[in-house]
Amino acid sequence: MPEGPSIVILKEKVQQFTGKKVIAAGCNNGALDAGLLINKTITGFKSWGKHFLICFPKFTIRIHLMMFGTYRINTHTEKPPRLHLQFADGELNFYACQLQLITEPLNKVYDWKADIMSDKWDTKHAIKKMKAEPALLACDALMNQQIFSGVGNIIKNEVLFRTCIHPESLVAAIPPKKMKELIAKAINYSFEFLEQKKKGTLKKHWQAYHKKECPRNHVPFMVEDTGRSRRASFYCELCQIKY
DNA sequence: GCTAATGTTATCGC
DNA sequence: GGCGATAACATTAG
Repeated sequence: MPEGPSIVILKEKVQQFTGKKVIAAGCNNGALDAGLLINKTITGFKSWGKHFLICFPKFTIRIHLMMFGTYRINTHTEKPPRLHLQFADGELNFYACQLQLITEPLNKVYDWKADIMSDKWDTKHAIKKMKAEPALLACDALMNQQIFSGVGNIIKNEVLFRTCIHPESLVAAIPPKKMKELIAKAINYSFEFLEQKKKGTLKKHWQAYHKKECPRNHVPFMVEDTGRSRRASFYCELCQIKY
């Protein structure tokens, strides 16, 4: 159940399998042939936004956990996994996920500058992409995986509240300084999300997402499906300015 | 039992 | 064809 930071956590948790050889594999999905993985050694794990990448010498497996995907490390659930990797001293299982085989070099497939969790994140690049879409709304910009890869509905809501921006603001109308603040907060909150999620205190720190009232004004939050994707936005009419 | 939820993509209709 | 709206998929906690 992941936004970008949760995938970074997954990546950290599976480090023990870097350099390990797959001795058996199962794939409950036509997108991938499990036989391809046998006796192959994992060279590393990467992530791009919500994509989790298992790297082998000549190809990469892309896993997207979508809304409901889960995983188990060195254990499994009663249900058959969509992808099972068996190692000499452990196992890795993924459920309800989307699998894809990538044979092209990753640098060709992914623009690392768009990944909010990457040290290659490029603010100017993001601004440029947003300028290319004059009618873009703030809520849609944040949810756009080509611009803010890794941002999901929680990060969207928390960042818009923290920067006092109405979800349906026209991005083109947001002053440049405010725009930079929005982007900086998106990155900043994503790393807070990472730390809080690790400590199990993520929900406790929500200021807007699924909250009843605005902590600043104590008026009820508006709850509306916003933007092209019609995802729920929780916002305060008083303190979040509509540009 | 029903609903909603950290997501994405395909298809429908105007 | 382009656009937005809708459906589809999948899981589980509340």
